[in-house]
Amino acid sequence: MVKIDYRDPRPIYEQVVDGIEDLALRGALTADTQIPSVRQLAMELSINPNTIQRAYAELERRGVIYAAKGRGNFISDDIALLRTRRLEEIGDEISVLAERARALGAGEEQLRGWIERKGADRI
Amino acid sequence: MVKIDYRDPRPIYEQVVDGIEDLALRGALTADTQIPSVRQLAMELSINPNTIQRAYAELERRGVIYAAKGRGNFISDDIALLRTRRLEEIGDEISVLAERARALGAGEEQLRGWIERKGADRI
DNA sequence: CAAGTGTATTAACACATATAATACATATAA
DNA sequence: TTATATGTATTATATGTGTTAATACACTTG
Repeated sequence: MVKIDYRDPRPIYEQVVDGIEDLALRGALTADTQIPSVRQLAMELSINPNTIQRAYAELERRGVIYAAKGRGNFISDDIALLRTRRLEEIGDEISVLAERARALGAGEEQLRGWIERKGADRI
Repeated sequence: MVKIDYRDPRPIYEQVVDGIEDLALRGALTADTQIPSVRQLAMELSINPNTIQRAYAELERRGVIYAAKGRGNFISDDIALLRTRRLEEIGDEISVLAERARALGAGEEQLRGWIERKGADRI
C-alpha cells in the first residue's frame, strides 16, 4: 500500500499521508475502497499503530478518506475536487520557483525546457 | 539584513541561512562584503548568538561566506558558481512538479501558463 | 458473544531547536 | 601594550515534535 523511506527526513506519518493521498488523487484507489486497518498497516510497515492513527486522522481532516467506527477507513468521494485543489497548489509552487529562477538569471527557453516531458515515455 | 518569520515552521538558523544566501546569489551582497557579526545580528534579530553562529557555520560550509577570526564574516567570491548550482536545483524541482502535475491530469498549456511571467513588471 | 475495527489516553524516550552563560584566541584601533 | 570587537568552542537547560508502548473503550459484523 505504502512504502516508508527511512532516509527521507520527513516524519513517518507524513510519508503515509502523502503516499495514500497520492494513490487516491491518481485514481489507483477509487471511491469507497477500504484501506488497511490501523493495526494492519502498522504491522505491515513495522511501525507503531499510533503513528498510523495519526496519519489516518490527517487524511480524514484533508477529506481524502472517511472513517467508520468498527468498520474501517475508506477512500472518500469527491476526489476530483481534491485533485483540482492539488493541481492549483502545484501550479503555485511552480510559479514561485519560476520567479526565483528568473531572479537568478534564468532565461525563458531554459524555463520551458524544465517543464518539457523528460522521462522515457513508456507505452 | 534578514527577517525572521515566527509563523514559518522552519528553524530560525535555516531562515538566516536562506536569507543571506539569497541576498548573495541575487547580487544584493557582492564579493568580500562584510556581513554583520555574530553578536551584532543576534542583537538585531533578538535571538541567541549561538543560533547565528550555527547559521554562519552552515553558510561557510556551503561556500557562501568565509570567516576571518577576529575580523568578521564576508561574502565569498565564486558566487556565480553557486548561482549556477542553485538554478540546476530549481530546474530539477520544477521538472519533478511538472511530472506530478501531468500525472494528475494537467495539460501542456496549463503547465506553460504556470511559468509565464506573473507579477506586474516593475520598471 | 467474539473478533476486528476506530478512537482516546498516558507515559516514556530520542532528537532537534533554541537559549544561557562562559571561555579562549585573534585582529584592530587607540 | 591595552581595550575592544571579532570568530569559535563548550556545557547545561528547556522546549517541542516524533515515535513507541501499553491500555482502555465503543462500535460493527459474523
